[in-house]
Amino acid sequence: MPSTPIKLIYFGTSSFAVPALRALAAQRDLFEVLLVVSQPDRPVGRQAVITPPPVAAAAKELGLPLYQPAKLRDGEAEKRLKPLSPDVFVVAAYGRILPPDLLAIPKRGALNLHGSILPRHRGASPLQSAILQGDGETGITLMLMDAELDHGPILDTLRVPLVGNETFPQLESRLGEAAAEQIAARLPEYIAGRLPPQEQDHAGASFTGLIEKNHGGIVWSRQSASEIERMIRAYEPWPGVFAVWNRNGRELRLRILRAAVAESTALAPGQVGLGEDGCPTVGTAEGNLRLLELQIEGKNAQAGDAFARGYREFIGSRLGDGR
RNA sequence: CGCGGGGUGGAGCAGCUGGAAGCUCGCGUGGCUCAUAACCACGAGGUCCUGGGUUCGAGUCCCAGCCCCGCAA
Repeated sequence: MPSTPIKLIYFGTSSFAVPALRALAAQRDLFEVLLVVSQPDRPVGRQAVITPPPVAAAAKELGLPLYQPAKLRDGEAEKRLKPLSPDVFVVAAYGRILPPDLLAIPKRGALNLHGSILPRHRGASPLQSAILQGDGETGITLMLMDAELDHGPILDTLRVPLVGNETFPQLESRLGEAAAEQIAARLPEYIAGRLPPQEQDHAGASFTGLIEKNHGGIVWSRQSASEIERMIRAYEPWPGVFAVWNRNGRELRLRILRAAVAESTALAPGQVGLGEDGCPTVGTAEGNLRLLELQIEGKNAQAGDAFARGYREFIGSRLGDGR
């Protein structure tokens, strides 16, 4: 047990990184959060209200000093962080690559909480990637950062089983909590020298990039029903999964919020039929998809059977690909 | 003033070239049936978002406002 608290600077942005910050801030005898670094406030919602990211909001609530630099490489950040002489950085879903001059600041290095079992799913969207790939388990890797992305030696891996019905927000919440437990338990061990770093198996690495809007567009002739079903869970709430319905000459954006892979029933890709439960069923490249909850642009989300009753011409129509 | 769609019985929608409020489902009652979420008959249930205006007459046209949602950011 160290006589003085571990001095750290916390880097984080999304809600995945909130529980870990709270856990560290809660134990003042063990940890001293010198500063929280988060991305700048951004416009959010229809009215584009400038809103702080979740970690920044949490930092304010906890009364911690907060720093939201627009740039990391202009020297300003280094000037701000170096004088604090931290023992470590703790980085979790910060959303930006830390340049080497910053990584050199903490005496005991920069620790990253990554939302996958490394070396699998290195990169920007590990949670979504685990859902998309249908992984049977995922987890949190605590690692030492080096110059390459999610490439440094591993300190600890925490495994979390997946059932196959997780949505991104659910997984984010679960893994966020797991990361909080992990960092609170392991950081003191690491400082005490009881957590030997282990080189990653670089040959087994896989990568996952930033998610873009168009990833949520369904291509009926190329994607299978189970693939689409996983997309729906991975891309909630953004960018969502969508197709196009041509209704009386108007192209409407159709968002699919919940779906299930259907038993049989052969339908052409994009062709809409009616399932036994009253929900619409669509053909894909492989298997059919039952639409359990959907939303047309300009309307609220609604149950699949209600949708089929209301828009009677939907059944029998042919859906276009999402763009 | 970013662009656009929408607010109609419990749910989802139609009606929008102004003239007695409708469809699918749900709900209630009765019937059929060994039985049923199935089928048949009957029935209850609506300030057509709010406030003005035009008109002999407005859910339907005009003006203002409130709320919901898609896009964009």
